[in-house]
Amino acid sequence: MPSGEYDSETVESKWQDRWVSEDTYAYQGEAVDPNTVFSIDTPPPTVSGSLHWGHVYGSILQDVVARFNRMQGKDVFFPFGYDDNGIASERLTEDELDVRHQDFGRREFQEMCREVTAEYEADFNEKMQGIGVSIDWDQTYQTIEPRVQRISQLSFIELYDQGREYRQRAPAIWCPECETAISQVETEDDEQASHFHDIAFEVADSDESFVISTTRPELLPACVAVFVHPDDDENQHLVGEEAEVPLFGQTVPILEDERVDLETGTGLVMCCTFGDQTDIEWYQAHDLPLRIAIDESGTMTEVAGEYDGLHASTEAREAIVSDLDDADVLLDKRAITHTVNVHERCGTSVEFLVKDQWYIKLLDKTDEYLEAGRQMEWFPEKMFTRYKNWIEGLQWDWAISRQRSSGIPFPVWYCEDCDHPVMAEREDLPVDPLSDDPPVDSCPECGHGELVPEDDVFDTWATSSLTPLINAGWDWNGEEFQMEFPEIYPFDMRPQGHDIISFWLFHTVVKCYEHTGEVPFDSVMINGMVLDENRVKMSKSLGNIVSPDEVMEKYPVDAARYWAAGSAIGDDLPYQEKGLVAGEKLMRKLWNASKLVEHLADETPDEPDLKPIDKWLLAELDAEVEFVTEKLDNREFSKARDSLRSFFWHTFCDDYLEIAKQRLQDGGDVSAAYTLRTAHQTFLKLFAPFLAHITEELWRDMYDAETSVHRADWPEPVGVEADLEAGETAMAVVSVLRKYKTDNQLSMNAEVDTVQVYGNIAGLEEDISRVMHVDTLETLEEEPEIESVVTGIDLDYAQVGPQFGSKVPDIEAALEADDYVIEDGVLHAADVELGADLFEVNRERKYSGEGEMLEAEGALVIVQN
RNA sequence: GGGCUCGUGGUCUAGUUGGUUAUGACGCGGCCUUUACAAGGCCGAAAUCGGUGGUUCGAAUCCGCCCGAGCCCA
Repeated sequence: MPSGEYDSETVESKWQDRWVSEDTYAYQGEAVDPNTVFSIDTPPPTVSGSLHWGHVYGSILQDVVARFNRMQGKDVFFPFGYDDNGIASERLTEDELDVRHQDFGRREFQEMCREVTAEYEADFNEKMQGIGVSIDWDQTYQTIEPRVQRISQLSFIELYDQGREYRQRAPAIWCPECETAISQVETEDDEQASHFHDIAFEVADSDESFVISTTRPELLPACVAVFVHPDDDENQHLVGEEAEVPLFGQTVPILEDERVDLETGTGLVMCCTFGDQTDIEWYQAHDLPLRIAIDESGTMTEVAGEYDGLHASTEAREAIVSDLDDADVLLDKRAITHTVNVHERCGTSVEFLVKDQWYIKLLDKTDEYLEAGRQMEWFPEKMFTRYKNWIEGLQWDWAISRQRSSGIPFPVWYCEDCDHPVMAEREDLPVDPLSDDPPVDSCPECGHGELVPEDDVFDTWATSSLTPLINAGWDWNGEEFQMEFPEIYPFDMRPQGHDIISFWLFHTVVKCYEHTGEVPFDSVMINGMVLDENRVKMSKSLGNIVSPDEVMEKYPVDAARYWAAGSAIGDDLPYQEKGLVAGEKLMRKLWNASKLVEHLADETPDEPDLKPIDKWLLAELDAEVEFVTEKLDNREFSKARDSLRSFFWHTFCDDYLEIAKQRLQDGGDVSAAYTLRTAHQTFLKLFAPFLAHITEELWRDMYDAETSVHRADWPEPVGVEADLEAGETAMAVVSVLRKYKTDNQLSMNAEVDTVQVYGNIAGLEEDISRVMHVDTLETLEEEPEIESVVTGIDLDYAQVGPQFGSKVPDIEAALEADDYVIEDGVLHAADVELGADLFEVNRERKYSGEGEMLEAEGALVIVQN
């Protein structure tokens, strides 16, 4: 039996170990009926460091849903994966081993990545088990593992065969430091010091000249046009002319475009291929030629003439500026600060390069993808707006090529002669074209004998958008695609942080939808960010990071789980130590109450004829069961948690248990014993999804040593009929008697001579008198003699408002001035009549008899002491 | 700059199909050794619902503007 104080440290790790070793949360996989399965597609965390509060928070919310559904009899599929083929893992490896990926071959560097990530993953596994998440540890994957590589490459080939992918030479955002293309989401803005250079340009075949301000004079050789804003009257006459680029001599057209920023520089701007995003737009919109002056490593090309081979942003810039000055065309140079696009990982300014890239088509089917989003149930509903806005604002297809050392290779070769792509055979996957042979000896298109391997790898998202298929065991069997666990797809729930709805969730919906023709998720659960105590996002630079490890050393895991469950779905949640303290207090209360229950009744008797007070408690509990179930169904964690806590603490412990205690101590009351244990058992189940460890300890100790509470049946209302009004009134009478004792500085077990009650407390008289130590308790048939003074009239505005509209202020004024009469239950005021159901008379009651009169909700109580 | 979300006692929070006494917790003050729990119980004080203007008989709730915070995108 539970005794002493609850020892969370020992108990929690004991159950965590047993849950894993006994496969408590294993997916049974026997049910083929999707309706009895509850499957969760957990987004695999990036392996880039240690566990943070975002992981803890998100995982616990998922776990509450998993446990709730498991107890409702569902076969829960709760897998776990690691996204360890991305650039974040490469960076981690470089930092950890103090190496540069450029210094190793692809295979070699990948091996290093696996060693480093394996260590982090082992540590992470332990941490996840340490927060008691009911993951099935037999259902795990890494996005770098061969099985996943195969799925990823199958997906690529399948989409290509469907005509959903194409290869195009297009500008890509390029990091010259990392020497890879990166996606836009991997860039961030940075304020940097720079210089504006005012450079004189000659108009061709004319004496005229104009000035252009630029921060990047090294791009002069890449200049392909000069732009003027249509509203720029001063320079309008230049449009249609040609300009001569100083030093490099190429002639470029002067064009008009409204994307020119009139605020900055001289209003004239040069377009280079490519200096920034606008250059790309101009290049495409005006069909301009390409002049590539900077290569992959940020070095000038032969287009730059004598500057060929110089480092662009340093050596070449310096040399060009100096030569411009010598040529007397550098009119001014002044320091400024401006915002530049840098790679978020290394802080290097990005370049734009033209590369062959693979794309997945999105723009032609945005309506379908929007409809797919609509078909999912969103928790909370409002988050669908983000998905919708994202799709409606899409302007580009999805670039999936990355030029990186590690990652999953494109399973494709190209004809050296005609560039025709040759896909790998599906049965050969996974392949690495750099080391594996192509499936054909010569180009099927032109017969040329040399095939060149693709050396790009997939963008991480191209793989992490396949997690539903990875989990379901999607594969090609030689004839068709099939799934190992078809019953789990589509998944019942996809959890996702609100910051990455637009790419992770969206990309996953797109790819799975294209592969299966089905929306991959029935529902989406969005979680917020964990903020610090002051509601500011935790970040290294602010130094406000609280590590979960430190906190877990100090507090029980269940306390952290209690805190995490205190959130409204989708909202950000501030880390609050108070929240954990509150959880600890609840655990202590639960523990102590359990000790008392066990002490008062050490086994559950058969159901006897129940006494009114017991019926009342069980009926109230029925309502609570219904409420908590409904809230958890709607992912309203905080409401479920708070309501349950409050009902357990106040109604059960403070009200009912105090009464039951007396009855059982005075003599074996079977009705009380039965009710106490039945209710207690129900509480353990209801608390189990939140306080996973302490409920398990109590459950095994008190009710079932063999089977986990997490495998028990979720409670259902038992349908007890009770006089709820009498119960509520009785509790109000107890409460008013407590107040009487408090006001009179009496202890709670002080004796009271006589109490008279006017109100419905049918069948509960003895319970009241016993718990409040009342010697004689009488119920009054008639209202005690009181003088009542009318103190005012309360209007029922919900009815009076609509009926009387602008007359309401007049009525109120009349009531205020005592200018009204009530005749036959009808109120006459301000020339209108209000029926009895529209108002209530407020009275102050004065009791002049013996004793003191107290007013309780639903009863009048007279105390003689 | 654009979109979305949020702003309620000292702190965190419930409450948004408009209805007049705004929920609970933490903290605070007072009282009570009731043998499960004093890390408990009972009682109490504490909020012009971010600001402002409007719609309405009536606004925390609906609308406009402003301020502040967060996320995403330029």
